[in-house]
Amino acid sequence: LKNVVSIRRKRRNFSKQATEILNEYFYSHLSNPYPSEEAKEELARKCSITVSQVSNWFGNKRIRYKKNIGKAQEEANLYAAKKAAGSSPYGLTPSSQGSGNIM
Amino acid sequence: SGTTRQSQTNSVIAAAPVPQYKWMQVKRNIPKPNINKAPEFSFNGAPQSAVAVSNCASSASLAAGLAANNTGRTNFTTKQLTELEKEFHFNKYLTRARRIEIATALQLNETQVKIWFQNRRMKQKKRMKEGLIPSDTSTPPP
DNA sequence: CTGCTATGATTGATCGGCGA
DNA sequence: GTCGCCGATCAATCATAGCA
Repeated sequence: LKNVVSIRRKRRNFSKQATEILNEYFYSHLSNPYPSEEAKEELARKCSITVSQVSNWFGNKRIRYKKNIGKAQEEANLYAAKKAAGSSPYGLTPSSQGSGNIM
Repeated sequence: SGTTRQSQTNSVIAAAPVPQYKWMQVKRNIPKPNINKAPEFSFNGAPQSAVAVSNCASSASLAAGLAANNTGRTNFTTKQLTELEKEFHFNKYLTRARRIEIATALQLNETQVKIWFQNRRMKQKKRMKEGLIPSDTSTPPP
């Protein structure tokens, strides 16, 4: 209700493939979904969006995942299956990964 | 539940293929104490200064009382934001003295003013990174 | 066209780390 | 020890996009 109806900001949802790339990263790093600055830059390039948008996406994703674990898990399984199905070539840097930390 | 009794729920949810990692249990501390209210309103006396240290359980009880606002997040008025913005253009950083003046004038805590300036600086830096637009008002991001 | 949910962005405030 | 700042993140909310 602030400076609303102005000539600006027509938010656009990200493309289907961009969301796909982001989700693949998120679920393949579910133990620590905090991409490093470098990883964010690479994701931004691949998705054709800005680094800030990548940060926003992960911020929203993490919070919303927590808010609805049940539903989110389904999506997690979906991506887990997808990953197992084939591709493994993920050149993105995870920032830090020790092992399957359960906590 | 109440207190962040986040016990080490070692959760090896064996059955579920999706375990609970620690980032999923991160809980920020008390949203915020906060005391004064909006200008020109002083309906409740609520002497309960208490501050209800360390979190407020379900808050249901408090929620009813203070309800609407106090969610831990302060809603700055347009006037306050305007003044803060004006000051920001004058100085990106505040001295202790100036901070007190502003806080008093705007009915805010020193901390709130301090935090506002920090966030404002980060915001400008962010805008600079991308938009490349040092200007301010009326130049959000196209 | 209406109602509702999904989603990107904004922002007051917190967390951990630094340096003075 | 304390205090302000930075960078990242959280958490709640805003406003719109998109779909039944």
